[in-house]
Amino acid sequence: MNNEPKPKPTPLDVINGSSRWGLAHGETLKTLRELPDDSVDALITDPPYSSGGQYRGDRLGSTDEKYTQHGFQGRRSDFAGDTRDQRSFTYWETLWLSECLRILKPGAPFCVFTDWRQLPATTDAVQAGGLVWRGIVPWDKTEKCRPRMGGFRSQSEFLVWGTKGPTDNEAAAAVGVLPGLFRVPVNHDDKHHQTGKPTELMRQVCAICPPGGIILDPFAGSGTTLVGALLTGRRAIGFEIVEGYSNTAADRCAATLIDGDFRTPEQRTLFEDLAK
Amino acid sequence: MNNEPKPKPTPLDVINGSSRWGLAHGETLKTLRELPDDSVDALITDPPYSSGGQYRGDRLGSTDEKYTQHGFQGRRSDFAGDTRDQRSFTYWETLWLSECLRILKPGAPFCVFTDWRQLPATTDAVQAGGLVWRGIVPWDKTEKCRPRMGGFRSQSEFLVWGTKGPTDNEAAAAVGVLPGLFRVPVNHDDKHHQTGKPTELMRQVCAICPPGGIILDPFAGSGTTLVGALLTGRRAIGFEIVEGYSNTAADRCAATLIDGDFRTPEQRTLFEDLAK
DNA sequence: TGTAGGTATGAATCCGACT
DNA sequence: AAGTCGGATTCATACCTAC
Repeated sequence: MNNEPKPKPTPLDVINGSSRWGLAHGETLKTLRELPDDSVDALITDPPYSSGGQYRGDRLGSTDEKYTQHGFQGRRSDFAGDTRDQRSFTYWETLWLSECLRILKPGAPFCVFTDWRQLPATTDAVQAGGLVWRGIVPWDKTEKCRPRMGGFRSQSEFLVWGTKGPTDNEAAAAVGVLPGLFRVPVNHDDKHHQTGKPTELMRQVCAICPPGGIILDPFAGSGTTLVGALLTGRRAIGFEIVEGYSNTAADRCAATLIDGDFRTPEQRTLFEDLAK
Repeated sequence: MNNEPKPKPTPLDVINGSSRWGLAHGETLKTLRELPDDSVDALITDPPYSSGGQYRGDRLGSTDEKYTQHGFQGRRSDFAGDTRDQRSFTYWETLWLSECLRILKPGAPFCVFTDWRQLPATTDAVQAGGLVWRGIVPWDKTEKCRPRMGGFRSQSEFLVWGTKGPTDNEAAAAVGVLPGLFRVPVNHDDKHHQTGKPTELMRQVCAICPPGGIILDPFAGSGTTLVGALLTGRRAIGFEIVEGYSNTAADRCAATLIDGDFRTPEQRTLFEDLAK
């Protein structure tokens, strides 16, 4: 995948029906303002957690040093927006969530990823932003994660979910009943971003959006949410501030529409077995 | 099991070494004050969540009607302390947690169960009480729970855990690395209390206490934490305000020391299979 | 093609040393 | 002296290399 800028479909192309996916490169709060009211069917996103680092100086460091174990060979690009302290993290989440509230259709669902440390801040921000909080879904990363002597492993991240106001019964019937826990291992080859989620996970989360609907991800990163949306027959709008990632996301979206399914035959078999 | 009062070992019997388990019947905040400083090795408890009712009237109703699915035949005793609103819930949790802080040995671990709705209040209370919050461990109840149209199942409860100050290295080495997620189905036969946890779950959680140590449960209910402690070679202190449950707990503790293992052969096989 | 053994890795954390 | 810095550490898993 190259990092040269090239023309890509925009978010408005998705809304007016001329493209199944669209990306914009820019600061989230600013780009969100350009979307019309009541225009998307679901919000699914994985914002920077601002979790690592005990001290201010740690947060200001490179995200690569912050989250990567000493001795890791392959460096990944740094990502932006991971330098907030706890108070401003909550404030900032409230800001973009209340903007998303405006953009979501009434009754539309939202899903926001967080880690254990920022979970209470995230549920506060969701409610302060005017959304209705309806649950927490753990993502079990399985046992491939750092151990901790004398304590429990940090083996899960969390999905905070809910809706814009009362649920839409018609949409709910189309969506059906979804699992209350995701068990998906992290796959190294599938990580296009330092904190990238597995494609299989996002594919499963995208089921919260009614089929054919538009999913919004204001922190698109390498575009895994958008890929998951396209793989499950939804449309997707993404924003990403780092141009390199925005280009990666565009390449992956384009490739998904050609290949139809990114997974190797082995992965496909594995996840079909797990689903039983 | 009968509900007649009879002499049972007390919490102080455990601390002075004359019994492996002890129970006191009384209001938690009051009974906690009778325990000496720095005297127990772990706190493991499942307080009333005060989560069920959205409105004040719901909270004032019988707990049996609130938590029992329509049509369930066997009524259980109502339990106490489940009528708080959100603010006073946090305040009350802070009160008993700060009393537990005094009683725990330095570096000792704590585990407090909560549901998704009270999770942020619980992490606030833990930290307000002076404890160090170190993580969230999901308990996956597996699929035996109410489905929800158009949304994710509510399939997990959560364990908020941490320590009293910095960890004790010696204790941590004795404990080793513990799993970051519990996957234990709810077993109806194993429920001696309306919100009772599976014995197998509590057995696994008790591993956070160094072998031979004393585990405190200020909301003992039917005594599953105490049974788990005894089954894994720990000692246990419990408080319970409802006398009927306190007697059930005493009977179960006594039976555990005789039988050694409460589980049916089928349950034993099931969990040995799951452990593979 | 299969098996066995070695190594890299992970949305960290801890602790002592230094400024 | 509180704030910073840097090195060591934990183990299940996936992947690679060697036989």
